[in-house]
Amino acid sequence: MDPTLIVNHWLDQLQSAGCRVTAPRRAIVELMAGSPRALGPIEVYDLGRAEHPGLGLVTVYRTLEKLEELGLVERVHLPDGCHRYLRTADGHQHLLLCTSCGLVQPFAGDDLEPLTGKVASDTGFAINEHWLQLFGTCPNCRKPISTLSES
Amino acid sequence: MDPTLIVNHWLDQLQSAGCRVTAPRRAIVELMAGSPRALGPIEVYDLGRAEHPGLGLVTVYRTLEKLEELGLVERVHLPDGCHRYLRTADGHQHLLLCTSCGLVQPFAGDDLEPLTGKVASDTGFAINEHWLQLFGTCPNCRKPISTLSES
DNA sequence: TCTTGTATTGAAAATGATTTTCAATTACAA
DNA sequence: TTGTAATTGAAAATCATTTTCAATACAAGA
Repeated sequence: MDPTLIVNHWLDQLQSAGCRVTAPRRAIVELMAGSPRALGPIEVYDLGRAEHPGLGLVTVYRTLEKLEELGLVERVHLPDGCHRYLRTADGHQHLLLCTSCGLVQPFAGDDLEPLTGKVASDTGFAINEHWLQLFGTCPNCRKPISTLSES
Repeated sequence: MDPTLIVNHWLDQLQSAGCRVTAPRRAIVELMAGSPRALGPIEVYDLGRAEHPGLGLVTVYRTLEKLEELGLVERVHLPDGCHRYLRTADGHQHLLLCTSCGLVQPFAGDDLEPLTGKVASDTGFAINEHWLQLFGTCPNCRKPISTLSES
């Protein structure tokens, strides 16, 4: 899909949810919708100010939270305990994440339903969430001297 | 294995690693080795002071870190972003975690090697870690009015 | 057993991430 | 165009975690 169309779709979603479309939100939406990387709040803040200099970090947090509620981005957990935000992939996908730059490769992994179903009945737990995530270093970051590129 | 033996084993491990066996450490080791639940630092702090009243939160953090280095406990991530610590299960196990009380049911899930191998060669990533975790509510916490029991 | 050096401790302060508060601003419906 | 409620950014508050540091206590050696 055309990047501009995606951005407009996200902004429409915001508006449908009763939110106003503002310059800070537009800047954040453009960033998040356009990045194949999972970005941390500070990263969004820094990149976002290129587009909208007055952008505040608080607004970044608030907007990311709203986008997550709408299912447009998801919050991903990293091994070091930090969080990043990622545009949601189509369909349910599992994630392979570069711990260096945050680049994400969604992959269609095993269907976990049979497994969760079995474990649920074995243990009596009500299972409501699962994580299948792989972590590693992407080809670009594996190069000794590499230049990160945003695409 | 007898609980006391496990505790002694952990203390031996600490000593072998050049650490001194102290009262605060003993209290924390007894807690962690004996709990089937994943405990947060504050929880360890509160429970630990029952045994060793002078225990400080800083010591809790430091001891948990050391136990993790020795592979005796592992740090688990929860959906809400908090962390808990859990005695390490025998063999490589995946975790089913109660988000209410932290009770953990390790389960022998699929062997992920074939999957990670395929994804690695498909993407060019060097994969070095994976998470397969299920979250839910344990039988005890599903009861409307339940009393948490530590066993 | 006593001594001594060093690892360990807990309190306080520092840090880093995230949230709350609040007065000023701004989108947008009427 | 205007009124109003949503939104903003700064500052302060909060929460988890780490660092600093002087006092203490383990355990190796005399």
